[in-house]
Amino acid sequence: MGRGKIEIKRIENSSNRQVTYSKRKNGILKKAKEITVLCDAQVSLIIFAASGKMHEYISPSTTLIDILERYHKTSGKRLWDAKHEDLNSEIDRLKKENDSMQIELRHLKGEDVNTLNYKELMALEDALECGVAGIRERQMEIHSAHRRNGKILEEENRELNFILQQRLAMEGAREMENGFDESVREFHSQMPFAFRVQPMQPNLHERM
Amino acid sequence: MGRGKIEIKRIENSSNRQVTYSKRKNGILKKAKEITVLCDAQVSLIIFAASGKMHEYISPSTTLIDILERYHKTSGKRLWDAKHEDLNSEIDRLKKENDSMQIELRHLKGEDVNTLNYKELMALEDALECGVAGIRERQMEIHSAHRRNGKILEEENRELNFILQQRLAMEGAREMENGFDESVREFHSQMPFAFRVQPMQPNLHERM
DNA sequence: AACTATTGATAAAC
DNA sequence: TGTTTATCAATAGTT
Repeated sequence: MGRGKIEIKRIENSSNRQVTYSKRKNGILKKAKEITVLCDAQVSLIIFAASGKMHEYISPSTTLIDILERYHKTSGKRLWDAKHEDLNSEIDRLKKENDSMQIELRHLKGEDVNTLNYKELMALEDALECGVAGIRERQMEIHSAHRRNGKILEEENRELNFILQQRLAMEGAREMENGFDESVREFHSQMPFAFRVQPMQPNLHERM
Repeated sequence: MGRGKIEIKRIENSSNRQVTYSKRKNGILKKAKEITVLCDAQVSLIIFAASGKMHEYISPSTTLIDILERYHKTSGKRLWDAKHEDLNSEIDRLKKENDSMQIELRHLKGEDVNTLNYKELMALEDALECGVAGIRERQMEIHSAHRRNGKILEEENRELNFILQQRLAMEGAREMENGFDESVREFHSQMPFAFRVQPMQPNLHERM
């Protein structure tokens, strides 16, 4: 049905293929609409071009879901049931994993231990002691970091106070010379002797 | 395209309608096959006649499920109803639960603790010590149960030995009177003084 | 995208 | 339902 008959095999010329696709796609969609109206049929037609573009026609008296349900009933072939089963088995797997972790957690917290035998209790005790050891180690780290941090702050304070005292002395001398306002010195003398400063290592107090 | 042109509206004559359905259905199926081959398209075509009879064509390079998945992705319209989404969200929920338990377990075992702050470490330590306490308590129980069990066995042994001695004495006396075979006494005297017996409480050693 | 020669689909009849 | 055939519709190749 055209200027010449064609073999029904893949059209190698890409642009011809695209054009033919477009024409025939419209043709099929039209046919689908026509059979729907002429014959009370219910049609679901979904076409994907090689490009990925999609076209569809669903008879207006129904829905795709409805058609798929009827398809399922009529053909017996399962469609989304397969997917559902996959999802369900995934859920089962996760639930089992969850349960065993739940039990392990309870055991580690000393709950429900009366269902365990002696050997299991020993292993559990070892695990807990290992855990406590890890925690203690980390606490030690934090402690020493704190101490280190405190020491650094003390040193900084000492240094800053030393500088401050020098400044005050210098300013006092200058004021004596020039008869300046005393407010500056007053302000300084009101400050606490060892005021806190921000640490120089901002990352040291990050997560403590 | 026939002996006369027809209007595209429902064919009222039932048998004409049926005949036209049959012919046009074949026509559409043929067109679907052709566009599949000619243009590398992927087609899903499902037709229900008014009678309920179904006909389908799915491009051989794919499956209906695959097409429906692509349909879902492309159009955004969901087909496999709420159940599917429910299952997916259930999976997400379980995965999250799993992850947090995984982390908690690792923490309780003293792993990855350097991501915790001091307060969290303290709480963890408390939990672990509570766990150890629970375990120790249970171990004590088992120990004392063992001891108790041992004591009961000892008592039983004592009692049984006492009875045995009485029996032996009685039998010895009877043999003296009647001049019986001595084998019975020999057999008894060969037995160890404190032979072990099964405990009277079968449930006591069940899970130890 | 529009044109048109030609093939293909099909309505009516059997 | 299958075949035939006259006719219309779809479309391949061209512009």
